[in-house]
Amino acid sequence: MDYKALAQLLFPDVTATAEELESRFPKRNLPEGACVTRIGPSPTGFVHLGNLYNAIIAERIAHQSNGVFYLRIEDTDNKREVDGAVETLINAMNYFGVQFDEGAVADGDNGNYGPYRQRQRKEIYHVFAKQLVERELAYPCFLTAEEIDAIREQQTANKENPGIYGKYAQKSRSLTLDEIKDNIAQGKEWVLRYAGTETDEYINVEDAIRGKLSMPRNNMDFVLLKSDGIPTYHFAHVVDDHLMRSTHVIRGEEWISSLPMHYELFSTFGWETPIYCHTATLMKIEGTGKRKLSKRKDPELALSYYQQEGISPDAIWEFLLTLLNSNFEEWRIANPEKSYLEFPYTLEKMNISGALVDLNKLRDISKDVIGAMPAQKIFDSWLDWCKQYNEQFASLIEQYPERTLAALNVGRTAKKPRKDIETWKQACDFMSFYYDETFKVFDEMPQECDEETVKTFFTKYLASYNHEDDSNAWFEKVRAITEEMGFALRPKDYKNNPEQYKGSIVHTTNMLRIALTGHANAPDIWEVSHVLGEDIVRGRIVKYC
RNA sequence: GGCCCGUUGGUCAAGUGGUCAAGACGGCGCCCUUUCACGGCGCAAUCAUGGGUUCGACUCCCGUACGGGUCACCA
Repeated sequence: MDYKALAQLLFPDVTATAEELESRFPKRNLPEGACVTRIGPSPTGFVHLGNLYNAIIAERIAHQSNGVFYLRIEDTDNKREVDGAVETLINAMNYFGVQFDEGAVADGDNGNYGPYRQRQRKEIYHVFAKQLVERELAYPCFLTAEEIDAIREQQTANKENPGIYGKYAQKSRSLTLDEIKDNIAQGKEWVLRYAGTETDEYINVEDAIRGKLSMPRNNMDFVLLKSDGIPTYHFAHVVDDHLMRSTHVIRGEEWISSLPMHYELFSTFGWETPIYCHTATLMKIEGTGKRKLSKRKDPELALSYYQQEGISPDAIWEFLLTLLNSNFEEWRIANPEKSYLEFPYTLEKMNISGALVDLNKLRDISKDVIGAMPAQKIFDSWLDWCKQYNEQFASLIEQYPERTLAALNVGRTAKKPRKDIETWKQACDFMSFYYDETFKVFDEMPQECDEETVKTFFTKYLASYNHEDDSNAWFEKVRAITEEMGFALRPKDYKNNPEQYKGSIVHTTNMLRIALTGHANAPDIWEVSHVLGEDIVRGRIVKYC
């Protein structure tokens, strides 16, 4: 067989050579130790937590080493592609604060190693495919889906490994040049297969996260090019990461089993393999066990979920970082003021078993993150979120900016600031009492206070109320009314001698809280009153008189 | 089924032959307190399992169980 002729027959349009491509995409000129990483998502329209998880690792590795982090769109499967998915993806990454140095952008490419969409790299893959054919390491295969199914059935029956390899590849591999010409002339579809070798060798690959991985060497005649001429993931990954000069490949552990194919390709091309970093799959608890997060059952898998809930990107980063690097939490405690970007991230500290996504923990982290933000930042971020997800609050915030800002600072000026806000969505509930438009009374007046007591209390309160009073003066008045009405000034006194009192100061102050905020559990009454302003305070109290 | 990866409290986990087996979230209790939060203190709770190796094993080796991944012209 004349393989040069075969290569020419299969790839008549290829004129470029591998050498030309090598010089068109030269080794990057980067400082010693700089890492080049990427994420390679498929544009399916669904961006999930795992995408972000891997993106954060790749971003950290690159930027901590003054390297390059880029975005490559792996769109080789046109069946799965969804319109606008690339933009969705870029927006999501942007929202969560992942910055790319180069790669695909909404309307094209940014960088010298493109194109960054695999479908647009067809000619590049063909150069290497042609070379493989010339070297007798790839061949066209005309097997139909039915024939392949039949082979698989036979293999299953014989308890053999499924796939096209060894004797099962013989039929396609022994086609003559004329037969191939005929088939093509007849319009038969073909795929390009790698010519694997039968072997019982093992390969050893050093994974930066997992250490040594040992696997049987590839013996499969796996598909390089699909019948539309577009490469499979395996071929595209090897060509792209070589030509784009990636130093580290960060991807999910589901790829470990195809590592032998990738290793095989890197070896036959004589290219240096990148450092593989296979990350653990995110899990979820269900019943008594763990299971993989599922797109169908778990809304929290979608990144859009966190956007809709209004969980700040900072909180997501902190949360993911705690999952990613076991020493992050300790570092955070030791360095409460620093940005998480200053945390020295290392692959060695990564956990190799699947982490459970614990929404409780996320909420806790979120509370801390928001608690540490200056009020103005909370104001801005919350407003941004509301503009997209809660119009009513967006307009309230814009209508009462000063009150809102003051409200966000309630109880936060002390050394031990309150942490009332977990998410922007929840902030709308929590903050609703600050606006008459959304104010609602949720809690009942305390049992200890009948209608008459409530009325008397508020009447006295209003009569003595002076908005100019400072916190101490104000509280003295409350105490005076409390005592006057037969309520204990110290909760313990009432607890110990319930028959001597109508209740305690807990109950009188709770009446105030309920009248002013709608809840028995609320921030400091005096502070709240001064955020609301005298008119609103009097207005809410007078209703009970 | 073959191949591969994994398994420390409810969860995230530190730990690399000698530790009373860190810490965080959650739970519970106490303290602080005009409520709630915040904060402080404390408690309960873990090395999947069976064999080795060793003076000594969470740590090293082998088996078992369990969980996960993969076996496409999907990534």
